[in-house]
Amino acid sequence: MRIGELAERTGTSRRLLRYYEEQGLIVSARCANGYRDYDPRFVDRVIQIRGLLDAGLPTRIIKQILPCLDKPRSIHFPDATPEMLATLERERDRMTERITCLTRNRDAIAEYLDVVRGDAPSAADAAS
Amino acid sequence: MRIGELAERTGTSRRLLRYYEEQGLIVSARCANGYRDYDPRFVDRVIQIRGLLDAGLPTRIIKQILPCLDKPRSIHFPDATPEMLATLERERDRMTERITCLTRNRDAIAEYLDVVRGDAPSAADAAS
DNA sequence: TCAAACCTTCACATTGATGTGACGGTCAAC
DNA sequence: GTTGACCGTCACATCAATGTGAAGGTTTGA
Repeated sequence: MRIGELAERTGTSRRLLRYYEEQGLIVSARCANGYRDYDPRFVDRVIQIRGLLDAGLPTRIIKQILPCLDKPRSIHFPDATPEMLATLERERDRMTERITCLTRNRDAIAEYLDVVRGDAPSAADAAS
Repeated sequence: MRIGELAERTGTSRRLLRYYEEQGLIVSARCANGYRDYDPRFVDRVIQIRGLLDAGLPTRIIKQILPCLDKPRSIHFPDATPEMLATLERERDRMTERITCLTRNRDAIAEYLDVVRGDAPSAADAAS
């Protein structure tokens, strides 16, 4: 698959796909004419990258954690340095904090919408 | 409370607090000498803002949703325009997507750490 | 053979969240 | 009354994620 098709199937621009490659998030084979050639599994990969970026993770971190999320594992146990493990733990905890914050605020938005729309406020509205 | 204390208590820089004010996320009273004067409840407010920013929301959106999260409500029912409600629904759904993405990847990181550390993989590891 | 639709690299522009520093006023302590 | 730690505004710098366009090669189809 060439870059145009991957862009279309992931809803990103060609420019960004090249950027992600430059940042080491994806790699591409090259056809004889120099065109990038992508394996179909990069569709999911790119969508995952977009999701993580949208959730506030920088490419630097995404690059570090991506190889650990693959199944089957591309990074095996002995390859993991202690620094790497520490980074992963830190990021795992940061992500948990993000999830907590997002969930709290999303629920507050949802509850506000419920109230404004005059629906029965959901269970979250015990107070007030 | 002046800007220095608020900065210290929220772990942000004075620069950013002024930026948040410029973006309409917080407001400040002014002392006779022109110094900003903050109500203590801005500590939580700023922490909330930081969390949302860190989770990938831009100040533009945060500004829109913040007034709806206050209890007691500062925005009452008739104040909410249909456009506003549509924005809130859109953001609620985007936040849900973010939460899903973050949760999936965080769990994958956690599971990787479990495996690498040789712990019994947690319940999430039914497959494989 | 020409045009349209791809692709390449390079490079400059923009936007949002920040850092940093200049220049000056205020205030408290010594 | 001077020094140091605050505060104010203004402005320029930076970084990451993007947009955009130039200049050119390739492929496909009329």
